[in-house]
Amino acid sequence: MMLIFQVYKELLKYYGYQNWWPVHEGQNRIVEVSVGAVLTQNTSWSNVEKSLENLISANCLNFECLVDIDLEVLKNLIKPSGFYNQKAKTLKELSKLFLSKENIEREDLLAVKGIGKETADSILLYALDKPYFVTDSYTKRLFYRMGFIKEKISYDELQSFITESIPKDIDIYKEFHALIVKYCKELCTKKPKCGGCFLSCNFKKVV
DNA sequence: AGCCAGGCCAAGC
DNA sequence: GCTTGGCATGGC
Repeated sequence: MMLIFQVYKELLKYYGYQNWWPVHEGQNRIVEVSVGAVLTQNTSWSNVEKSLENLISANCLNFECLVDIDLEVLKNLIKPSGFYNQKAKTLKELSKLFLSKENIEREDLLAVKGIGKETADSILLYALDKPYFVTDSYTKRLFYRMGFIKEKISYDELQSFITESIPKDIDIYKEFHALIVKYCKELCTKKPKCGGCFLSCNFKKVV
């Protein structure tokens, strides 16, 4: 289904490269991306930013500190991004994994409590530069509305549907997902703003 | 003032 | 196997 790749091209043309996971000055990209991926679960990025700033101020945006730091203190630092009781534990376990294993695989990440498929794939793609396409609720909403998929498609089905339709290229994977998020936040919102849509291929709009 | 945000897990059919 | 409720803050 080349139409999928056409969507990517049009999004890219309209928005340009997103260069996701803005890394704060002087921070380790792998740590920041991995922590950000956990913190942003069902949470807006603006809230995640506050937590990241807190961690940086506390000199704790690194796996060593995250393992050692008192759990309650960590909860307090990441409080702005919500679900802090579970996310604090997840961050500790994830950090332990990174410190104990050289080559992190998808199954390692999925074994961490609090890390599901989407978070695992985000870390694999954006932190570890491995070709795993990230699908989220936005991705599903967009392609469902365009009539490409059924509403109740599973994560695995949606992921393979997309990867079978686009080149296996890490940079395309990174940009496409980021562009989908951008587009869905701006236009393909819960109540879609189809009037402002620029995609030529959205032949099946939902108003 | 409610709804929503870059999910995940455990419990219950 | 699929559905549901709980988790929590901040922005609009």
